[in-house]
Amino acid sequence: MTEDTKDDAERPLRRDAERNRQRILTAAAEVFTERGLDVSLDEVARHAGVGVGTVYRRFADKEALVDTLFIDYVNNMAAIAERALEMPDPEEALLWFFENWMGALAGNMGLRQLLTFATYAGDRVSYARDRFAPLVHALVARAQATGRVRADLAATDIPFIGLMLSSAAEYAHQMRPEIWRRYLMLFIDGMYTSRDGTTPLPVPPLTATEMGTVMRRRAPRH
Amino acid sequence: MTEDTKDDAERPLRRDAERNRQRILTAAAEVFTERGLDVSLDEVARHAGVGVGTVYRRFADKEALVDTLFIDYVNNMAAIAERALEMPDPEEALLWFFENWMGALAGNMGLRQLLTFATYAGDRVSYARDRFAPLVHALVARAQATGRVRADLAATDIPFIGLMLSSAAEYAHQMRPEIWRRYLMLFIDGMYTSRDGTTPLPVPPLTATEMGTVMRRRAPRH
Amino acid sequence: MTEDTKDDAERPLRRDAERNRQRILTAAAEVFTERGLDVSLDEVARHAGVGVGTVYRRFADKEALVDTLFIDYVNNMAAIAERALEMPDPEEALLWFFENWMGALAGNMGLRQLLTFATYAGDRVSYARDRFAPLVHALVARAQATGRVRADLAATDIPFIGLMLSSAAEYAHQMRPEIWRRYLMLFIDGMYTSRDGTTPLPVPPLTATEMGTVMRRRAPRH
Amino acid sequence: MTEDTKDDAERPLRRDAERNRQRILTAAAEVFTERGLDVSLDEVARHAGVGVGTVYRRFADKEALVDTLFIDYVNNMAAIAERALEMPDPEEALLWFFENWMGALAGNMGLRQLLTFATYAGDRVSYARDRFAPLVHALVARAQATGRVRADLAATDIPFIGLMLSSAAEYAHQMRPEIWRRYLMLFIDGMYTSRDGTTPLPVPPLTATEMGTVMRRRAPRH
DNA sequence: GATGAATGAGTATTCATTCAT
DNA sequence: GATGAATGAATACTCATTCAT
Repeated sequence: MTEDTKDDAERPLRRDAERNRQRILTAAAEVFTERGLDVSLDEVARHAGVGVGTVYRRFADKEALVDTLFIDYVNNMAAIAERALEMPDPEEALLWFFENWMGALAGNMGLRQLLTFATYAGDRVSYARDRFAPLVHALVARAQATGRVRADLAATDIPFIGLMLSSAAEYAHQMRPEIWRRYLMLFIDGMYTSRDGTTPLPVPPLTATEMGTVMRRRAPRH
Repeated sequence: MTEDTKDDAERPLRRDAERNRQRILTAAAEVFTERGLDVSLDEVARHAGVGVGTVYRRFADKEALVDTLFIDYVNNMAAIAERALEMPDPEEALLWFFENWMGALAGNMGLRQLLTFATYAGDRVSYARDRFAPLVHALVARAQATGRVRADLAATDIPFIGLMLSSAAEYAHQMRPEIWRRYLMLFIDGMYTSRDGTTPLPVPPLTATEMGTVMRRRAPRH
Repeated sequence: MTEDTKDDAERPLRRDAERNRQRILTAAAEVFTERGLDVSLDEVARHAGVGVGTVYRRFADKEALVDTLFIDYVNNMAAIAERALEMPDPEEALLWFFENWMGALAGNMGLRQLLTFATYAGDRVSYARDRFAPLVHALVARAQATGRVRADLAATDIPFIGLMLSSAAEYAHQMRPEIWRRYLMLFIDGMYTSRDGTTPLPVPPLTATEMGTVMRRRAPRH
Repeated sequence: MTEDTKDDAERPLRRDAERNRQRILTAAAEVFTERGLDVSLDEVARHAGVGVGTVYRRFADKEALVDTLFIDYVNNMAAIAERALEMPDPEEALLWFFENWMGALAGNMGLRQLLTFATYAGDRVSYARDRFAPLVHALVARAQATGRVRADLAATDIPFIGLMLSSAAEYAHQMRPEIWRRYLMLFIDGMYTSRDGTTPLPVPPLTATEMGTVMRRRAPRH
């Protein structure tokens, strides 16, 4: 059920309409990923090479468009979780899940805004989240069953960790888009019940100079 | 270097002008803390009991005002770091630092936005950060010298950790404003070179239901 | 002359085309009657179960569609006038005419808008009105011939009176849809050459409180 | 209390501001009178020679602007009623009132829309109406006390009559702006308890040809 | 012929910033 | 110096109308 709010009737779109719909989704994904949700629909439309009216024909309003994208993301994320659940080693699975999940999340400014502010979070969003939660729950439970992952880690901690990592990714976007790997490892190390030695942190930290230069994304508006 | 962008000439302000400047800063701090950076300058001015024109006389533009506030925050943060450096136990000092730093950060919506979305980041911001970096560096070095904190932790990781924790705080703002304590502990545990057993995580995690209900704060704009 | 603006060529429509045309007219009548002329053609089309394109194939533009409906109404009105002309008593006939005419007008929001605000008035409308005028003329002349109806009443006054009454109906639509009967009677009494006593006014007036509460219908647009 | 919604604080406006406020009100009155309430505020602003922002600085929104105009109208109307109440002859007073009232109402398309549709009818409107109602009540009561005006005429009938007459005026706007005088007289004649002969109707009726040509005001939009 | 997709000008409203008082 | 008035570009959304399928 990936349909957007407007075309609930479900009859398949005409070929050209479908093409435009995809164009819009692609353009929106690009532009929201890069510059956040505060890009105007006029601009999305321009980016997609269609008129604004066309956007509004396919999506009831901005929220509906964002919703649709969000649901796609959720489905992606859920698919990743599902694949992780099929891996034999629960610990490895959890790590693999994080890495792949973050690959999708990191650098997506719009998605991060969505998670952080969630004005756009219509019903579908919370509904969609239900899709994700049980999988994560299983992932965590399995890892905990090995006895090596701390018992007080909750399934609901995982989205938070993802959110936090994506914050870091956002911040260092231009200089070190993969900085999240570093902090993921810190988290992972913190998740073990006990440990002898540490996992080496991947990705070098930012230098002091870099710290002052980062954060140069264009501001949404002010 | 606490002067704002406009009055670079550095000649001290007339008494009443200085009073207005302070009023504006106080009002802006209050209102940005509570409602985020997207409050209009008209509103800030009203809150401060002055005209907008006065705000623009003291600060080149909105960004300059935010910058100035940010520098104050940096100074606060630096002061916290300085106090931590005076504590005898380096490990305890690091923890104490985090807790107090986050205490200031977590309740401040504007500051969190500043860090998280990296808008408004004028040049002075990065400049100001230099004030903070050496202190943090010392803090980390000292802790590492004990041999109990991992050697590959860099000083520049600390701001990131603060940023990440503040993301979590933002998200759970209404339901669990202190959720960051939980993830701080996870980080802390990940920072040890080796460990036998875990520090119990403070603050319960969000329930699955809560996850769907949180994040209803008004978004910056759309 | 019932043809619309577009198919002036007059060649009869194909059966299905004709059916669609009727569907559109019916749907438009319903929807304009109920909610006024500012309903979008998309909605009219949906109501009719056809595409907008079809509407535009049959009617040059929105105005042409409204025109056509208007002509139908005129024909209805003319039919009422014709029936009135068959009544033996001229005075009674005039009253009967007004009452039946207003019965059609008062419940029809679109038609009232058409008369009241005089938008949409294409050329055909005025042409069509000619259908109505002679009948009304006869109606008035007959009544005046009795000597009891004032001689300075003109046939063209009648449409105005209908218009005025429909204004009142519009205003009180929700509280007293039949208020026009009250004012019709006032007019009627004013039409007599002389009079001894008055016809009791039907329908109670609005109370002062009601006057402030009425008029809450959704306005055409703003 | 003629202030608009925004400047409730009541401190007098700066000279230039007051001038612009008046310009806006004048421009709005002109343009709404001539073309109805569906004129955009952009256009009102252009007509007033100011930017839209200025309009919004003075009036919270379109409704507030319209409200303010409406209140002015109501005050005018009330003043007319008050003057009428000072006239010695009650019958003459009623007629005088109608004539002068209609002089203000007739030809004012915006005001008529306001009365007819009243989306714009905020609280002040109904409040303002209270200002008018008692005066009208007195006017009617006094006239009825002479025994010559029918007893079943209610005070609330008067606004309806005004509305109806203004409908007629609107319709014939370009050809016979004063046609309402004709129908007022018809109403007046209908108001007498009994009558011997009629008051001659002033203003000739429209000719049949004219009936088809009228109503050419520019349409609000469609 | 019918369909419904695409278009874009038009509407109310906000807010950073400039400038006359 | 302070004030707050003025500005206008920007944003989300609608709907009459045209045109490819």
